[in-house]
Amino acid sequence: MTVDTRNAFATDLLAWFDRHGRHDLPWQHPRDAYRVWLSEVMLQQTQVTTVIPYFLRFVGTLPTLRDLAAADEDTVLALWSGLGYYRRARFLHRAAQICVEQHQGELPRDFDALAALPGIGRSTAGAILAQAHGLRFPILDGNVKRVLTRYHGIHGHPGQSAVEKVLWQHADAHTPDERVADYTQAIMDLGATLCVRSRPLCSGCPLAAGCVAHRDGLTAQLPSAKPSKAIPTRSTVMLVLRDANKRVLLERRGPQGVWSGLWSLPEATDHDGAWRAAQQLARIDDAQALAPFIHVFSHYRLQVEPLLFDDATAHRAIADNPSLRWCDTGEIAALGLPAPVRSLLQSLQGIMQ
DNA sequence: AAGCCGGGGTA
DNA sequence: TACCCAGGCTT
Repeated sequence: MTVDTRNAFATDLLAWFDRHGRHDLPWQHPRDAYRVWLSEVMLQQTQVTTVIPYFLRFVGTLPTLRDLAAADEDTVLALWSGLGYYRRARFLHRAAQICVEQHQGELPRDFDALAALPGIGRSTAGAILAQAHGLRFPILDGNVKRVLTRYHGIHGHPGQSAVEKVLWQHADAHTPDERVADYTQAIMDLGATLCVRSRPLCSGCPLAAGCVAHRDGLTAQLPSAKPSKAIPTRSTVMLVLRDANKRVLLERRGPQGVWSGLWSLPEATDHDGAWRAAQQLARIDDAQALAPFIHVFSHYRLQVEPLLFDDATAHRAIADNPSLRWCDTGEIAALGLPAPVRSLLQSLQGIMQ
């Protein structure tokens, strides 16, 4: 008996992949371990179309693992700026340095050693070994979870540990011995192009004949939605201190909390605090309230009230503080800033020149 | 097990 | 508006 007849799931999927899969993604040509790793990390909770320009810019600046390991963190964060989940960039950077120090400058091919690196969990380690080296390891990302919950008719939110455990078992059972790299790409492509979240295109699906959700008309119910809960709204005042040369005072955020390590604006909890903070930082005489906006995170809303202090005169004391710096437009462009802060500063520049 | 961590796309 | 997305780490 051949492998093919025992595993119709993989056989049918691979036949579909040869004709309809994605074969021209940037990290597929060339497909080395460094590029696969970088793409997998960028793609964590982030869609392909978003990642592609970041990936191209990143490998254009840092083409090899050793280049990444030798880069300074500000460069890495600037390349990541706007992509979100910035801890991924720091883990990537640290993992590259570990590879140089402990693995001869290459990603380890051993699963446990690979998964021990920061930012590489079970699924990402499996994806790297399967795609870069053709080794038989399952993956379980959002695409695979969607395909498998439908194919096997599995109810319950996939983020729930009991459901996830079952999904890993199915993922492993379906993974073939041959063509593992193509299979891994194939099941993700199926999830990304046919077995999509809403209105899946079952008529073109190579797995429809064995799919429980398709048979029972449950494709709209699976995968089960996450139980919803109300999210809180927090508020902050962002200080835009601008000197006579139109340079803006940026502050590097601390190691904890959102946007950690990124360059952002000084903040205060309210307007009184903002005045006190501004007077600590510079000589200022008046403030102008800018248009407030709300930035939405997955776990809370952040209401931002920007306050503009123009013609500020820097206190000499802050020149010695490495986490504070006055930046012109060019310097801002080269730093890692949270997307809404970058957007705020750009709109300010556009309106007030 | 649940919370935390971004930003963009979509219905 | 609410949810989801090529998840992993921390508590």
